[in-house]
Amino acid sequence: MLDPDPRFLAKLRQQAEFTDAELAEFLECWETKLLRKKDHYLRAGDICRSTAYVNKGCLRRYEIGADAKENILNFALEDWWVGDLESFWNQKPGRFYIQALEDCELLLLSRVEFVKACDRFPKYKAFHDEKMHRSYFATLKRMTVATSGSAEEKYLLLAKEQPQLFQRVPLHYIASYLGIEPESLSRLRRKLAGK
Amino acid sequence: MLDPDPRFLAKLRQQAEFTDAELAEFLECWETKLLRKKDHYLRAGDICRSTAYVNKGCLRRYEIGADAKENILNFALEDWWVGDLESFWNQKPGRFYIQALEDCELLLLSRVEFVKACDRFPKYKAFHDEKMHRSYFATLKRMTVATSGSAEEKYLLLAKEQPQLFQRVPLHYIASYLGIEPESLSRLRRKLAGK
DNA sequence: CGATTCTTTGAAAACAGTCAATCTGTGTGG
DNA sequence: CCACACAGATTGACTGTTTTCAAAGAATCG
Repeated sequence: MLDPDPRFLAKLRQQAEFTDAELAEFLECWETKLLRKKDHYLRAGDICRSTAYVNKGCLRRYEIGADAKENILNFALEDWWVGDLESFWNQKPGRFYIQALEDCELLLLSRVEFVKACDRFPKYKAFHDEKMHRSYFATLKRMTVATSGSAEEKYLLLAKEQPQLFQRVPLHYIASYLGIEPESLSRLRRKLAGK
Repeated sequence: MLDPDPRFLAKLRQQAEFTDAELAEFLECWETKLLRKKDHYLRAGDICRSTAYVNKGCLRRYEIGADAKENILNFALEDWWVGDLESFWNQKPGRFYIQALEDCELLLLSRVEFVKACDRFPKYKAFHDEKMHRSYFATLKRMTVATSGSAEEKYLLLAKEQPQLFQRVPLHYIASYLGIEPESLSRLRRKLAGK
């Protein structure tokens, strides 16, 4: 029933040091969730009740600012984790939306099972903590790019680090991620193409 | 010798649930470090070897971007913690500079003592983890403001949340923090004053 | 006081945002 | 299979903001 990406299993085996037996037991607690394109996995005000792995598909995480504009924080492709860590942690309403940009298949571990698993498999808790730290450090890095660099620098960095995105995500979403208007992105791309 | 701010002790007593006896033992591991104005506590490339509490003074954390410009991420006043959590965690060279903007007194717990303390006082480890989480969530929130808001919004928010800063930090540092040039901040302030 | 550091001002240039129109490709229903 | 609607991308003209460069005032410190 559950059909995880090989990378999912590899991570649990290597980073969380699961044996095959433990892995089999652990996987029982997960479930599959299918999302149609444009469906939301999470909305502002929701409490994030599971930790989710992107088995197939592509999603965007965004929030809606005071000016009612959508502001994309990141995209998630296969082998990424999605969710609102703060809301998942506190079990309080969050402020993010997470929406499928394609038909998606997520693997979910509910909060209840998560707590049990942390207890049953301390290595998994360590694995999750480590993920949280990495996520923190990545956010810090992204923040420095977002605040210091020009739109052009940010665009080139994204093109270098996640070229796959351009094959799958409409450009106006990329513009939102970069913090500029679609028109500006269009002009920027024309300028760069002319080089 | 160590002369901690009352808030430092209160935090350890309340949040880390130290008893007076434990506290006395724990404080033995800390040391005081004095910084003169403009001294650096940390530089890019350094490995962050202690966790530090600002007992007195004011510091800025910044990095130097590809364009050789200084980019201030945050200021730290009394009762804040400073350091490069990522570098402290990995014990690898970091990319941040932390500089005293006034004569400062820091309370330091070295990495070695930190590890021992986490072992000896599990509550302290939980306290530190919790601090890290809050720091993560705060960074996420700040990122939202930094990427979506206008310079004016960011300025007003800072003026509301940390008015003390304006009494102690030169405006061109505040401009750097807001991601604008000192000239722009000057003009912005004139505009706002005229209202 | 003299030197440095910080802040302000002005004018020009670069840049991104807005509005409106057009162009493109995709997919749906007749 | 075509016509049409629709979402996405581009373009132009215009506006507004921010940067840049250069210079001149404050303020502070030794």
